[in-house]
Amino acid sequence: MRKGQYTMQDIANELGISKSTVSRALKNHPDISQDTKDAVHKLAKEKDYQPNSLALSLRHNKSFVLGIIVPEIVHDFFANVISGVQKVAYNEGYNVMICISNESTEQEIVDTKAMFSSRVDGLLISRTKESNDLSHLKSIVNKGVPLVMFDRVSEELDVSKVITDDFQGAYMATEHLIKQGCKNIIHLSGPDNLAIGRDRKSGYIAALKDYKIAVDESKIIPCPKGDLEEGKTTMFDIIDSNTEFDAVFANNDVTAIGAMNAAKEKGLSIPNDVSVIGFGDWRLSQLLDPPLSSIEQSGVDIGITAAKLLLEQIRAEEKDEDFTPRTEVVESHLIQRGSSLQKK
Amino acid sequence: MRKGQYTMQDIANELGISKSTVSRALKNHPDISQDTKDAVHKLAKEKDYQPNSLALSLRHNKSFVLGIIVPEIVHDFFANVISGVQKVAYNEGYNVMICISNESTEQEIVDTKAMFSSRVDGLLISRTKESNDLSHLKSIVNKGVPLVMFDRVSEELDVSKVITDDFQGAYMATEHLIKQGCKNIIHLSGPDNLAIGRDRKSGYIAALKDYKIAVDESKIIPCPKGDLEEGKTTMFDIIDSNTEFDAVFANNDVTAIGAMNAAKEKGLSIPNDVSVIGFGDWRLSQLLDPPLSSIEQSGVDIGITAAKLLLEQIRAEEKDEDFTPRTEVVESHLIQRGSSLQKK
DNA sequence: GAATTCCGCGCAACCGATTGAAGAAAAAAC
DNA sequence: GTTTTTTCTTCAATCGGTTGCGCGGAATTC
Repeated sequence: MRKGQYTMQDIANELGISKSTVSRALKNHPDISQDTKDAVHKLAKEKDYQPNSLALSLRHNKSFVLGIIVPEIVHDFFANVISGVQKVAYNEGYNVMICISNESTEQEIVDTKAMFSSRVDGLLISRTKESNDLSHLKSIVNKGVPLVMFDRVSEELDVSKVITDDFQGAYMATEHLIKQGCKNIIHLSGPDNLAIGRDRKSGYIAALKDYKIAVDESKIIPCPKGDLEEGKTTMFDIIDSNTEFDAVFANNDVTAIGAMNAAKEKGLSIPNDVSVIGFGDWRLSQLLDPPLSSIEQSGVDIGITAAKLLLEQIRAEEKDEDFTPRTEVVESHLIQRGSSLQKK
Repeated sequence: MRKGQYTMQDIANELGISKSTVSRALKNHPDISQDTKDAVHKLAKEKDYQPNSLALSLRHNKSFVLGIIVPEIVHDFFANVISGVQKVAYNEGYNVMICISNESTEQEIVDTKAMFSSRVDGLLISRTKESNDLSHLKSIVNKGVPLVMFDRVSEELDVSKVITDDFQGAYMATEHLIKQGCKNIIHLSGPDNLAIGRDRKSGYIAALKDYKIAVDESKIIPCPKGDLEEGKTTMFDIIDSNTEFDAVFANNDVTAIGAMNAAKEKGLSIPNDVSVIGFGDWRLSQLLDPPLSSIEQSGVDIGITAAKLLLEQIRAEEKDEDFTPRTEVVESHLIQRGSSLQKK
């Protein structure tokens, strides 16, 4: 590439015409004679001419690239979102540039700047758990880049958002446990600086209230990291502290699995001694023993919805139309499996 | 972005100087007076000036973007590879553009062209299982784009490659089963058009031969798709056909899990009636019941190695140095777990 | 035969940066 | 006071395309 880039100018030279004529010929502009068009198309095919989209992007101030920043990629949910986004992007002629913030705000800032520098036409982001700093996002919005947040969103920013119905999902999970006969439901809650953490907690609390079960703050235990290890150690602590409980509703599946593993190691039977339900329905959850109940949030759907929303805004702004950001809620579903069923 | 892009020209206008001076001032060129530099830097920071990398790329014929094409993304292995690539790319100031071929050759061709059009500085690819068509890859190599293939490689192409030691891994897996007392080991093999499929099969055969066990071609059953469903139905077929067997070595973990599920449904106990081992060590495998033995191939390491190899080539060619493609082999490791241990 | 229309194509500016070379102004040397 | 040197800045070309405008010649019209 460095040296041997075949350009329109090269075609023009070979045919003894100007590059403007080549440009028009390639796009079948009516001004150009059929003979010239044929010659240009023939040579272009022969030399396998590929236009330089950098030049196009620069000229048109439009890159046909959507940026997406996710906290992790080795993660079913985010991987699914990405594949949903890709699907929509492909169909609309866009490419996707992905950055992984690794749950680091610092990295997220670098990524955001890089995305802006390469002039993505729009940006999709799910924030890190780490922080509340929004200045980099405000800045990119101010520069006029359409932004859509998904899953981990922030109320402070007036942009489009795509979320799972976390409250409803958590409510369903809790209600399900109650209906299975559980009375003492522990909630391993997520990070408080993210709406998804707060909403799930609220759903849990609402369900308890609706079923006239007292809400015991000491049964809401924060697991902000949300990894296997944290789920496990937290569960050990709970068991060792002799807290009374017969069920666990975890903020995500991995935490739930950690808790399940800990309970099993302590000789508790699932679901007889303790029912467990997670959130997110990871692909692996159905393969566990017992298979883990969960709230399904379709990453693919979220990705598709977010990408469509973003494209809608991009197009509106290209036509100088007004666009009012909106929030779309993707439904979540209760998936009942062995880890929470048939409580005696 | 469409309208309000703040450029060097804007800085120049505001300060009443030329844009060349601005350019030099921003990179602390010694020709520029300290006063001018200060003024430019101050204004640039004030307006949050971000250079347009499209313009830079066009000028320098260098985009600082690495392309990567993977067949799937909702897949621990590929997700890990991507995160390994990202890690290296970040440190070296490159961005990563990802395409997902969805196991379709057609899509792979489109992706390759798109990557070339956006003038990636180099391309990483793991091919689809589907086909043997290499023309699009040959074409991009001819155009001078450094290419590194990983995992699913092709011998026909003289480019750098990064692979797992598939033969050795399969040998270890088979040997392990033999040492656990298995005599009738079925191999659910991968696609024959990919080296990884053939090498794993060869490793299996070699181990059998070394341990003086007759190789029975009817015990090598192709599972080219390599998904859960295929593993399951294939296993049902095997059981129903009354083939004699006491172990299964599958080409990948998902196939192994499918086989395990089928065996369990048919009332077989694992590992007592049938030992199972997979390949790839997916994150979920250790969470199964029983946990699945597997051959670990570190996606992250493969990604890191591949990205480094690619950057090495990119840099060599930038300096007009010769670069001879080479193949690097990332070691694989036997992970012994419950699905294959303690055979009586 | 002169005026008009139309067709096919080229010129040159533009997108936002970089960069070699030339130029202008100030400082130093004679 | 003139020449030389130094210091700082601008000019203009370049990367690879796109696009408004204009130009020359042939065809058409009167």
